[in-house]
Amino acid sequence: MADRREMAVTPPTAARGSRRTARVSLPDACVRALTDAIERGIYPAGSPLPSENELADQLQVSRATLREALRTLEDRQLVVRRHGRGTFVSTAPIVNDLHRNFGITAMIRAAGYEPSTAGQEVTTGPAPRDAAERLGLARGETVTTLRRIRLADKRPVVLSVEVFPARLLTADDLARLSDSRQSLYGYLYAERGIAIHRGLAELTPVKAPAEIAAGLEVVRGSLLLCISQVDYDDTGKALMYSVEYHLPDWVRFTIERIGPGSAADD
Amino acid sequence: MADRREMAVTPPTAARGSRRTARVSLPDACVRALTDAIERGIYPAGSPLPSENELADQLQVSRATLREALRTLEDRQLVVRRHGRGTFVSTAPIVNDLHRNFGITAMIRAAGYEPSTAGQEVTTGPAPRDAAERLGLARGETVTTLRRIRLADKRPVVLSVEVFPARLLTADDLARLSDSRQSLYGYLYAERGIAIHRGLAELTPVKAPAEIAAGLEVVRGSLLLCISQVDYDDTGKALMYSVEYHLPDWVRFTIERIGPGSAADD
DNA sequence: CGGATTTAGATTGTCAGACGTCTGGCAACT
DNA sequence: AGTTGCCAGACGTCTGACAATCTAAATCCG
Repeated sequence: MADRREMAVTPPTAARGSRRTARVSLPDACVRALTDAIERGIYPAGSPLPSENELADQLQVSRATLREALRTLEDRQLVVRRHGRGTFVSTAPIVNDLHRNFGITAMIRAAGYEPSTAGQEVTTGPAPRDAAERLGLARGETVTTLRRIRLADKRPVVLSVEVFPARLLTADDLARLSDSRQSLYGYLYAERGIAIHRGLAELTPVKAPAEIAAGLEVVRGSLLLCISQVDYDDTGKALMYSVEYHLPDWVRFTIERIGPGSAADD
Repeated sequence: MADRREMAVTPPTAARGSRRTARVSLPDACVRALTDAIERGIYPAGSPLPSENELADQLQVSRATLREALRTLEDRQLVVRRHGRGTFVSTAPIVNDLHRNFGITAMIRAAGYEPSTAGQEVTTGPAPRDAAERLGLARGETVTTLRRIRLADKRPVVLSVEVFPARLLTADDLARLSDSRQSLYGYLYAERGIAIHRGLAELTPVKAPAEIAAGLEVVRGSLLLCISQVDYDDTGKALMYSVEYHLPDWVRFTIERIGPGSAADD
């Protein structure tokens, strides 16, 4: 009898979080718990999840509630459900679906390269116009900026700039973070109780300006794909603004598209 | 007493489609029906949907099943659910989420321009290598190719090439289609019982080659965003392959990103 | 013994009904 | 007028049951 409730989701009434935990629905809590478990490798790719009855029992929710969560996981293609057989962790070659908001390191690793970082610079100062606007900050508010070059097998492939309101993350935090080998997401959640919920990314093709070309070791004017993104928490508050300049050929940028809008095209 | 069941979803057993309709789950059928109704404007943005009980009644499914569908719609941000009040059609400015697989025409219209088409060419012949590979066809199998230039307020913004297996869609079909003012998706569904379920798109920045530059009326070597996509039905069979060359500045290419992978970044 | 068939069990899909909680409006009371 | 209490309607969750599907063991038959 393996100790259950090891994974139990917050009971309906008891909000153990301090202030106002902006209570999240039970299915959403299950989605979090299961996503987490899958990504931690507790349920490896291709393996079956426990049956719905067992899972509902472990998470201490009803089967209907659990099924809502599973539906979301299925929509996100994290699991596959087979009638009469069970629910399985997806083995789909998660090529690189931009719809999933994973970090560059994970992206490099998923592509089969060894990730590393170079030329890291942390600066603190007043927010530049674009960042302030996208983060919803007053002009001149202090932000922490992290500029890095990401390498795949020692080859520069991405130049990234990440901007945080200083009140969320200071240069000190970043120093502590790079020591602790923790994920940025994990750090924000553990230390600040802040969870990134979604992001809105914008894609544009650009020609490399001189400074960026130098960092990526390509000639000026080379083709790059620029991904600028704002991340939000579950209340819709902007947490982080980032700009990434990607070499176009080191990985395939793919998107799973759902739909169609059936009344859509001409 | 407004006649209900006007919207009823396929009853569990009766598969009215001919061969094997590759039966789709009831929640998915509800998703389709509701998405359709919303996009047809039956439920305008901001308006409340009928209550879950009513909807379940109209669609002739249980409330649990309906709720699974609503959950998917909520995940896709088509509706917003408010405890104690109701479910409302999302008013969010659906900027242009690449995650949603709507056609170029809808995209242009959503951006506030008047869509039109120019330079349409339909050809029939053996599949070129890339198309055959992506559609899973034998080398040399016949395909129908549709090449168009899309205009927003009379300005060329996209050059698109769409390739279909001739057994699915012939040049005649396309001619009939452009007469009937019907959607391509709608035509496939109505005439062939085929529903496009999802697509996988790949994005690459490119410099315009001469021929494409001419079509889009830009200078050779201009920056373009190339979106090449394969669309699949719900069994995973490839139906259509398309390549679109977009001017980078006529609209913002955005993606809603979910997650994060909590154990993701470095 | 070997192969085909049947059967039992496990698991997901769907349903019907019930109760809790939240919201907003209206009436009664201060 | 302002507050309070009540109530109807809506979503959130739970329970138990049955149907459909798949696997694999058990059975039957040649």
